[in-house]
Amino acid sequence: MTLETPGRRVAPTLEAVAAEAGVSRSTVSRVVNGSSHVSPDVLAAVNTAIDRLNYIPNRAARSLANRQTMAIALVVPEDTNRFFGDPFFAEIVQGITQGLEDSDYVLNLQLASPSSPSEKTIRYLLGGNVDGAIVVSHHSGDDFFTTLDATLPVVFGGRPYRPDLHRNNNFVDVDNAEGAAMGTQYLLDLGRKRVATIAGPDNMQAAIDRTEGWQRAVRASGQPTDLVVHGDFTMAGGAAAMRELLERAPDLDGVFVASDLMATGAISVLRDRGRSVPGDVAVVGFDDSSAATSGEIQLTTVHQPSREMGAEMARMLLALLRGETTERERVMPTRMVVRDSA
Amino acid sequence: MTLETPGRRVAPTLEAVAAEAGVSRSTVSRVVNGSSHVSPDVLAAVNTAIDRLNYIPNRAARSLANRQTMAIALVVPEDTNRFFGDPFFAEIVQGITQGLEDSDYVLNLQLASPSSPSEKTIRYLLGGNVDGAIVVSHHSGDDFFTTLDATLPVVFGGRPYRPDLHRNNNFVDVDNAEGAAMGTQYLLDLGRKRVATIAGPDNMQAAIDRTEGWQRAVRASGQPTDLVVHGDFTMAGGAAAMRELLERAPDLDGVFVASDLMATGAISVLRDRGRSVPGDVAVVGFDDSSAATSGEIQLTTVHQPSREMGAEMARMLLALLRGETTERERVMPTRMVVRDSA
DNA sequence: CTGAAAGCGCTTACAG
DNA sequence: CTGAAAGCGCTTACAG
Repeated sequence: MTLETPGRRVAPTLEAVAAEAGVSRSTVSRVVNGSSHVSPDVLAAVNTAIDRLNYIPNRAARSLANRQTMAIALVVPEDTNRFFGDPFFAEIVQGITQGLEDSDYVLNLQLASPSSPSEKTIRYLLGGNVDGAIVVSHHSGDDFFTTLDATLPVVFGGRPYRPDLHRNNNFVDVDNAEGAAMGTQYLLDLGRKRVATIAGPDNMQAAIDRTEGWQRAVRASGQPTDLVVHGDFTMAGGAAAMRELLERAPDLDGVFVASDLMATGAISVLRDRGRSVPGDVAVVGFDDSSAATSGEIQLTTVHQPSREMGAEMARMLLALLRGETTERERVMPTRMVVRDSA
Repeated sequence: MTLETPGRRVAPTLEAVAAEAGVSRSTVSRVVNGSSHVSPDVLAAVNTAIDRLNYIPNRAARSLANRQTMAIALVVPEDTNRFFGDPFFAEIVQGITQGLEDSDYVLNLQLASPSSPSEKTIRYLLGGNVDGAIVVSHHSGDDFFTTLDATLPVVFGGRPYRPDLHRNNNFVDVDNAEGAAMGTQYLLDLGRKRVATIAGPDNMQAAIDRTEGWQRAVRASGQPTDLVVHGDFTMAGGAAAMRELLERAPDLDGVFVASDLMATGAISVLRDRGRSVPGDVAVVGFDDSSAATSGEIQLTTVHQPSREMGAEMARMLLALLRGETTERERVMPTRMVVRDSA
């Protein structure tokens, strides 16, 4: 070992292992890749050499040769604050990680711009860095992501905004409209006479669907469907929306909120204004994320199985990567979780 | 375009661009890499071809040829809950992202096991997937990370537990002992007669340093230094530690908590037990993360510039990657932020 | 300024 | 079961 470069150890190559074991590179490659066509003694010799040299295959060379990166991207078109601020994402990530655990794939998180992806993101996704992608929190207007599945295997978290634009259309979702209707109906069954909603951004399909579910239930009850204010899925957004709602309808006595985090913000405004929850105003959230139970008052909410959804996205992508043409749309169930806010 | 494979578009190569532009692959490569030795007309022709074909260089081939991946890993040896639960990490990530913005490097997040890294993580880091790594929240006992810098350029968030084991030793930190002493002194100056601490895990250097700072200040004041209970840097951990502290010393009237998140948990226990904050018990946190201002009572805390620290780690790694032998240890300042809890 | 050629470290038919 | 050889898509001296 020369000391010429004060630098770092140079990684051993397949070639070195072959020399050490006294076999050809092909054979070493077979061993590394678990081919069965290797005699026991050669197998042992190669493994010894691998251990001795501490050999780890070079990913770039491997990828170039077999056109697989063994990496998948989790793309979330949200800024850091939104991503880290909403426990929903943590659960999705946990689910995906879990779904990938037994595979050889690693997960690379890419936070993208909420509006349209940066040049860097595009080059990353299209430059052969990953074998597939999971896109969560997709906003309409992101034409890039919409058409990405023509180039790369992609699974979306949430049904697409414009299904017609997709080449392939794989997603995991819940029936958001149904869930929202259920949450709203819960408020109506409580006898609430003026039920509003704090909706999500109207460029997200899940938000649109939840608003529609609220609307459906409210309309069926004979109440007016005018009380909708949009928030941005943050706590502050929920608070702002609540303020506007109170201004527009001081007499409201129930509100369905499209996410737990927004519900938390809404509740703090209600209490600041002297309204008791659920006494004066009953609040139902959506997600049943950890935000539902971390605030001052435990949220009654519509549960969606975020972790399982993440795991399912991973499984679906893995199946696509294996070339299987399995189920491509998976809609999971929601359910009411009754706690203290309604 | 044949319809034989129902598959996906195959990406155009350098070769294709060269053919399209009527030049050699070398020339296209030069254009792609921004070499100046290209005549204007050839440059234009190549760029046109690139646009027309929508060419994006294949990363694997590129990496293999020039031994650069243009990716760096952010390694956080914490489970998903800890990572997503503590806003401190969000701020670090924001800082790093910001520090990398103007570079061509992408950031790949790797959550590792808190104890020792998985085979997958090791292979990832050593298999040529990244050009360098930033390791945050390093625990002692992780010999792998400790010696990783012999193989890969690494910057640590926080000074090392065992500096002697490191080959290279690059880190960004604050003076944790100093900061903790300052926070504790603040409590003492308030006239608190029995000041405890909720410390972090004792396998983390930052936690050890903060405990030492508390101890130094408390000892100097003539109070006993027996009131230390360790938490795990989570809200629940802070709450549990507070319960134990109250049991051991019902008369305590001040507590320095090694993280804002733990402080939040501690305060909720105090209030549950009927102790007013800061009236009965004054609480000082550490971090000044968003956790300091999101609870029922705004935290008085020791501020550390998390975002700037992240940015600095990125800059330091970038410098290492450029081969610069710059400053390798950067200690940033802390300061008191006085709010309502003390 | 431009091109031919070698090489990066693997995998994978193809022979044997 | 094993090896020689071609090839994956780039970069980079080396000539010219």
